[in-house]
Amino acid sequence: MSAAAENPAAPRVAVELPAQLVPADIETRAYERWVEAGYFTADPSTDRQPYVIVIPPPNVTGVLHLGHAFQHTLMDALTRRRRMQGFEVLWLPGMDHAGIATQTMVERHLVETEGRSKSDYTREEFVSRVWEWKARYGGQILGQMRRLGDGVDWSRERFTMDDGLSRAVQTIFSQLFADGLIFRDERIINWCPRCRTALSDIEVDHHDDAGELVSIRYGDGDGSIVVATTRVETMLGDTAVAVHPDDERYQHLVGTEIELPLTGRRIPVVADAHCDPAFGTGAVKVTPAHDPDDFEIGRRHGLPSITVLDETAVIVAPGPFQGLDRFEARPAVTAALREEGRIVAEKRPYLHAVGHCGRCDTVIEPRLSLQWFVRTAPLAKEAGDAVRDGRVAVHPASMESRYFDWVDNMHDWCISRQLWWGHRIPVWYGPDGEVVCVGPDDEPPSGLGWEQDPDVLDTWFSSALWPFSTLGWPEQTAELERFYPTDVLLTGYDIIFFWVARMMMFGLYAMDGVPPFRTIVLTGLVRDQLGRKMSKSKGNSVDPLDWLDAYGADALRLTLARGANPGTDVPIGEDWVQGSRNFTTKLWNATRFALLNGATTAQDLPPAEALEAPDRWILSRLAELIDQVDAWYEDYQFAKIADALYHFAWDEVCDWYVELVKVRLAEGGDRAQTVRVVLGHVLDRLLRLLHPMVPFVTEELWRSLTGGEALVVAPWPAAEPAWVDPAATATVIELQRLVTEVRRFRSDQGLRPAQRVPARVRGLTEAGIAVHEAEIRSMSRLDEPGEAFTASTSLQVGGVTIELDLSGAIDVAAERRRLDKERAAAEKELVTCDAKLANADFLARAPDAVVAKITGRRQVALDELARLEAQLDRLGPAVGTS
RNA sequence: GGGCGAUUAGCUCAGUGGGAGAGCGCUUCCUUGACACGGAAGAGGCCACUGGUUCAAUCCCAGUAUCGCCCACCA
Repeated sequence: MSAAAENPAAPRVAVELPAQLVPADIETRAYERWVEAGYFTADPSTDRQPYVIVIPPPNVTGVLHLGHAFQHTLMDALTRRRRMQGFEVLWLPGMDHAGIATQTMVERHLVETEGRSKSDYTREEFVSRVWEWKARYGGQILGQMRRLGDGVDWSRERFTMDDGLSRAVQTIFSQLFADGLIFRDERIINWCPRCRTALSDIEVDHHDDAGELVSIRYGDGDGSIVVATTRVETMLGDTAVAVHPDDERYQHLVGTEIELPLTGRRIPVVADAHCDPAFGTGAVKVTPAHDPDDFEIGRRHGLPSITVLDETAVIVAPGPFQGLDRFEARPAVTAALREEGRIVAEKRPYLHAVGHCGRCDTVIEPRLSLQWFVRTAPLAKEAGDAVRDGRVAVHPASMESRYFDWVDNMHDWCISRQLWWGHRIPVWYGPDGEVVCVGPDDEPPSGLGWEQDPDVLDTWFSSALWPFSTLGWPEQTAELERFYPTDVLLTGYDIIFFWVARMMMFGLYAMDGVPPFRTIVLTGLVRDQLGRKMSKSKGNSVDPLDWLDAYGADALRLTLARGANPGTDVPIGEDWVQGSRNFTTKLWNATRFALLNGATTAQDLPPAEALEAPDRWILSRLAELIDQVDAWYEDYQFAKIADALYHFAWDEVCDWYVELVKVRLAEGGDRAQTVRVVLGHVLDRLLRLLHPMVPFVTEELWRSLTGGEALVVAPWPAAEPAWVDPAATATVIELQRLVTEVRRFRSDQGLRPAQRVPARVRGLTEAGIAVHEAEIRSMSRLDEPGEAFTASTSLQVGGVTIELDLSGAIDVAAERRRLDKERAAAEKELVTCDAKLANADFLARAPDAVVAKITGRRQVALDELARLEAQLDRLGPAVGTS
């Protein structure tokens, strides 16, 4: 017979909440409702304080990966909390046109679908094909962001190639040009022979490759000199040999000319301080057209530059090697030199740093080329100062050094790219060598012989404008006025240089010294369960959509949030997502239990005097939790927030509070009604606190619990310092000790959980917890002592004695082992404390509070020993029972 | 070559100048009326090594070892 049937005062309430949580059933519906209600739409005309985050725009070619899911979860949590706090929140979404990546993908697509390569199209045709591709296949990630629950303002979605953003690009280009901060120059740049475009320095990755170091004799007899090189094939373009000015070995040769083998050309020997006399022979071959150092040497000594490799890295120097690829030419030239007896030494393999294209990994070819550059020195100085003087905060602060290292040592930024997809450089060249930069409102020059620069800008050039170009700049829009600067820029530490520093430079420049964001929050990278980098080739990469399907968005988000320790990488594995899914199920079931038992938020919380200790305890814990969560949000400690909420919900609410109140709920009447109100209140606040990280399940549960319209816009829980209640906390800790001790005893004795044991409990009144006897009995499954009660053993917990009737033998040996173990621990503790207290230095120098604490610990250990001794005595000999 | 960081339970990671923690995994018992995606009780760690500072070091300092990351124009 059920308790409900026995007691009409405790009705089982019919609720609409399904018995099972099925994420797919609630997520899409909830998201559509949020968007339709306009909760995510920012309004610049309100009086509310704004809170703004612009999303790091994913590539238009991109699909959602775990890194996005991770960062989006954190940004969504930040903005959802601010929205609940009453801010006017703008989380602005959008995409990046991703020059090289997109052009490459569409080229491949056209080969597959039309069988034509890029060169079969005119530039205009090709670009319009890219736009078609974008319309059909681009932006898959946007739909995936909805599945994740991203509360972005879709009405303000932007694309870096939109008219408005393109106008911003053209505007800032002309301004920088006018200020002399953009210029054109012939320099050695990083050239990718496969992508056939220039790259900036940071788009080049260096790693050690096995190459060769070959020493070659130039010239003959006394006038000869030996140079060492890893690039034998470029010797065809040598225009000098350089030695250090103080190098005595070569003093006599400086100023002379020697013959360059294989070419018959005569080249000078020059003295240049760049040479390191200690490396190799101390003499360097100088190839100004194919090496940045050599280029500088060439400039200093007025040497000519001879280009020997074309844009595909094929030899163009006339002669037997013409037409060979650089890697074919290298052994061929070496062989020819060897035949002439000019190879003095060869070291193979020779491990040295080689630059590779960051996108396609092709070995970079340094190449003399006429390109556009941003003069970064003055801009970078400002970008550094903004952080140095505290206008912009970096979280975690340990990442600052990485930022400073970069901005304080920044090279000029090569911004022109030999591509078709991107913002075309707004510069026109006239028939007589005129160079005209065309602003957004200018008419381009027309007439015979005028042509626009064919190149486009580095993708990151437009990304660098993102925090203000998306708000309407250069127009003075209401959005720009209201939402700039943004509050937080949250992104991975791996793009500090590509993106963060450049946004700082351009933001400060374009917006009159106002930095684009107040705080930079840097996250780590998502890794696999063993902390390894995820990669397709390693087979350990994960499609987040699979987990979204299997476990729901909430589970994935909670897992990522729980791993989000500031600035550190985040390992993630399927087991952990399962664990988070288990948590959402737990939350669902707990709320379902509460609803079945009539939990309500319709009534105000009774005053503290009207509550019982467990009620005051859980409210006290809730008050502490709210404080902690708020403090941690200010410090971007997502992992701590998630962990605290997880344990509060599971350990304290589910495992203790709900179990403690079952007795009162079954009893019915006023006591039950109090529980319904407290439980309703606690769950309501818990769901609100969890919502930013776990939006879907909390929304569904909260609406069932409260009947409210939408948790998305429910007020964030207020701090409740008045609820903090040490006395109630002490009482519940006492109850927990009692119950745990009995459970421990039962477990050690092999009693099945369902087996109820008659017991007599003494000392509750003295301990001040007599009113909770029913809860103690319920949770430790102890029955009232009957007529035939015989105490066969007893347990001592604090001042409370629990006598148990096990009507038969208990395992005295097991219990003795247990008690001996505890006694040993207590004795060890006593020794530790005594040792400290016997130390005169300790007593003299340690703070009073520490001494008092140790004294207290000593007393606890003494009490514990007494308790254990008594229990061991009562246990009797290890044979049977009394 | 320079700089930074790490080393804590089987795995992945928190943490603190004064009593070693979490998740997952593991062991035992249990379909008890929200939940087996669950409940209860457990096992498991000279906090990398060596010195130093301190009344007290897993924590601060120095060095060593190992690992990782970033930067770098030594041909």
